[in-house]
Amino acid sequence: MSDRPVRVRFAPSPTGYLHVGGARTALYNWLFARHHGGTFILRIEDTDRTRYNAEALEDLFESLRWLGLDWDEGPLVGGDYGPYAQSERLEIYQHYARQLVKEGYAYYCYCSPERLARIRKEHARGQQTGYDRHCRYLTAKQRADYEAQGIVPVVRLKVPLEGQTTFHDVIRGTTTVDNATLDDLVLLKSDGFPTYHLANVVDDHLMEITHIMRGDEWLPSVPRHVLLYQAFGWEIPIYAHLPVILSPTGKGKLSKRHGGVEVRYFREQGYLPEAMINFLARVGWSYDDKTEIFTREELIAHFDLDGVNKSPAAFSYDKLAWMNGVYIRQLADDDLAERLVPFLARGLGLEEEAVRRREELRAIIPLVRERLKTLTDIVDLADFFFTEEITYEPELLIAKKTTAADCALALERSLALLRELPEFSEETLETALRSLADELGLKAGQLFGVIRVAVTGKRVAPPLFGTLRILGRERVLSRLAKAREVLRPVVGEQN
RNA sequence: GGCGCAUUCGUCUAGCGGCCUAGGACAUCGCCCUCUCAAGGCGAAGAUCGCGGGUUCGAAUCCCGCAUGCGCCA
Repeated sequence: MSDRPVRVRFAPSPTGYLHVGGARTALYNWLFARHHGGTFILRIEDTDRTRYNAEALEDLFESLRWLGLDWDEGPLVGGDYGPYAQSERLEIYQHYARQLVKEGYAYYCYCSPERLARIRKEHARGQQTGYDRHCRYLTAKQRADYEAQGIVPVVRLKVPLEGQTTFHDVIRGTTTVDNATLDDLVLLKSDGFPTYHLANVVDDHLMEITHIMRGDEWLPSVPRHVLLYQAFGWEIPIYAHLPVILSPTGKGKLSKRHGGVEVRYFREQGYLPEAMINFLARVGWSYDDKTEIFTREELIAHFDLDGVNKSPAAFSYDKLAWMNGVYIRQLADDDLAERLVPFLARGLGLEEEAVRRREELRAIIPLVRERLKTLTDIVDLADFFFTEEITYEPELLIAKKTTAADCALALERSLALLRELPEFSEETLETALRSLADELGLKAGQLFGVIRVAVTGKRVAPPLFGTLRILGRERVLSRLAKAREVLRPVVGEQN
């Protein structure tokens, strides 16, 4: 259809924080561009002034950057087809709207909002839809009268009254609609701002966009756009409408009720951008019958439109969490450590630099890596390495099928044993504590559990001997001593 | 209400007329490993391919209806 170099765009309206659905659309465009050695353009559709939100724009840039979706043309980077914000292109749309009027493809409409509302209400009862084309047939004199009244008109497209409009979508196939079902859509509003339809078509043409990949909520407006392209005499780009993303149950659209839906949420929750990319790519696209994990390079190599599904896909937080764990496990020690810093700092109320300077940071990585699904998990899992004060319920110290006195004794003996242990290595610790358990008539697991709680404050924690080694003798002894104190009143009660 | 789109295990999907007694992944369950929790290994359960008609020697795969869900417009 077109052998021009691939140029695709992601064209969001900055009305809110970037949603994973939008991110997936951006990703597919980006992957497609990279796969075909084309150009990825970012365009800001900010002509709806009432919904414009500067914070959203900043979030968009940050989120795309975080995901690693760099744009070749657009805001911040420029390009030969700018400006890339529609609010800066108003004269362009006005020019093209006028051109269509001049050539007889569009007309000025002076109808008042009240009249339009009335028509809408009448039509709601009948089967007729849309504008009644009143102004399409105005005489020169009638127009002059309206002008004299100072009414600023909108510009509407003269949709053909009969015939059909057919368009092709790479993902959905060919669709035909009767022109009679289409109304004369507004192209330019009376305040001089374009509608989505005009701005979109004009920009896609001027920016030489070859493929339009976007959410399928736009599918119904394609016939109107095709009519516009035809009126202008422009080449129609290749369409690819992406299926919507559904809630985890597959019922209804993904919304905030189901959990976070914004890219920044996942970032804050400790998801890795590489996991996010992989996961998002797989929501609605597949390569073969077995591959789940793709590096960015593999995605670029394999991604193409023929692998994109037509049916809506549910967003599985479970699968994302699993995939994030896979990526965390693949990270090099230093890399993981550095990524954990902000989460640890925030969770513990420390400065990032302070966390970064702690030698435990690097040391604990092998102990925690396969226990993390998200980076935030580190706080619950390993906070005790970084804080001096650890708190827990005394009852946690009492192992199953033992008494407070048993455990107090176990702590006492552990304390004595570890104080004298010649070497604080995992092997010596384990050997010594196992034989202590024997002496005390406890199962190894029972003794280890008591020590674990004493030293970490939790029943679920990283492997014990590595933990003891990293904490070091001093901290271990003081925590054991403290645990013994904690247990003292409990023992008293039981006697 | 009109127009459009979709429909394979709970979920993501493979499948493009015979290889399907429908494959993989997440989640679930069991076993193994094991100091807790994970990770890992092994295994189980889970889909009459939305329903009804065709076409064909043969259909998840092609055609037609219906149903349901979703989207857009109103």
